[in-house]
Amino acid sequence: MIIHIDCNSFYASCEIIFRPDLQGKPVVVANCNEAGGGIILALSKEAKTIGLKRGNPIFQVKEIIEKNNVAVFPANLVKYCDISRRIMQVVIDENIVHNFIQYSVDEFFGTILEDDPDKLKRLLLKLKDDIERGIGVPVSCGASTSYTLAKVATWYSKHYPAFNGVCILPKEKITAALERLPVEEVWGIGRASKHKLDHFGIHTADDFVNKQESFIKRFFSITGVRTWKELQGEPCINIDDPPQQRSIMHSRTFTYMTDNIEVLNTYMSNFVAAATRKLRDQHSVCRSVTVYIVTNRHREDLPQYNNSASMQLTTASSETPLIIKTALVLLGKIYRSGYNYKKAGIILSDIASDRSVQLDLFADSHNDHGRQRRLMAAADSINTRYGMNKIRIASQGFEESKLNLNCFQPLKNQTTNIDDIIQVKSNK
DNA sequence: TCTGGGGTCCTAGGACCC
DNA sequence: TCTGGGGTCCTAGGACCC
Repeated sequence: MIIHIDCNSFYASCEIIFRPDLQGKPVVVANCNEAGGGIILALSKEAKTIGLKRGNPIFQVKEIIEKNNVAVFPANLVKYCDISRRIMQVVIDENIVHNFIQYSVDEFFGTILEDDPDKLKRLLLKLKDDIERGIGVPVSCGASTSYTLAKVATWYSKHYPAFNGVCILPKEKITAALERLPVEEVWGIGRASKHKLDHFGIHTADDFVNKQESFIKRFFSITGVRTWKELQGEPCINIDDPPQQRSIMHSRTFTYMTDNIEVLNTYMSNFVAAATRKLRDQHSVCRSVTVYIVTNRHREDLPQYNNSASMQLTTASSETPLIIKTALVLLGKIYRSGYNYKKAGIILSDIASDRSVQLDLFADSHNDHGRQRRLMAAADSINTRYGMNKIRIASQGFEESKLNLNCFQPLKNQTTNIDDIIQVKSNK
């Protein structure tokens, strides 16, 4: 049976670990910036019941937050990734789950060689209990014969308290489960498909399954057919660990719009620095660089302009200076004055291992390549030790405050930084 | 005032080939 | 009236995911 583990309100649950006084209270995690912008990314159950939703801009729900004394945390991905890794380790140590794979920061898939639903339920209850007691994050579990069905089971475990957070969906119960499942709850059915399905009178997952394969193929393409097969218990989604990321992206929405090319150049340089660092951390190089800029789509009163440009590098690279240079050339090509830009970003793609770089036949000296590599390695190790951007390219700028587009609050990393470790006070 | 960030996969259509 | 036929490769954009 394929099993699925899903962390409940993951980001919010992670924050509550270190603030046990907030247990049972409304908690939200948002990606805030210094102007109080940002949107809600995750919410505790209690925050949902008072009407807050994922995606709400903070400024729109300010009243609800203040009235109900909601705790708002800035998102701290480093912390959440570390906690996710610890959950993974708990499961691995149990030694009952095979092919255990992290699907996302808060979801896992695996296989358990146990067909008896009762025995499987006991195994998963124990696993859930061990995660909750060992790490402090509540989880929901589902099990069935395909990935999509395992997620259906998890959906039931979350929506019906009688399951105690663990739902097993054996073959004979699949139809009954799909008959009661709104089709838009199925993994792989998004907003656009929901619209089409409504039009065809398909409202439950079972309605979807009962259509002909040719119909599904015609209107929902090959991906729809996969979901259709998965819902019938035939696993056909590939969830192997990707050997390597295929693209790396870095982008930010600016707190304030800007039409200044110099400012955009500074932002872009920093995006490239972050993206290339990630590229080097996974021992990769990229061949293709794409930059884009967009205006504020929420401001219909202002002229809109979005554009992007790409370039292929002669030699695949992960060197910050070279890629900044490339990105700034591209930015110069798509930049138009007279627009207020709200967001910009970079995408590195065509990624390969740095062990198989095809050098440029016509380059002056291949030694240069080795030198650049050592330079980057030295810069990375200094920045790891003394803090992000202690060593930087001049075009990244020097004003610390302006570099921080994302979040102005210093984040507490209780699980990875000894200085941030939680303090327990005695009550005299 | 303030409206996220980072991914994957698929398709249609254009450019090009013989 | 009828205006070839069969490919490949690339890219932009859509849809979906968390």
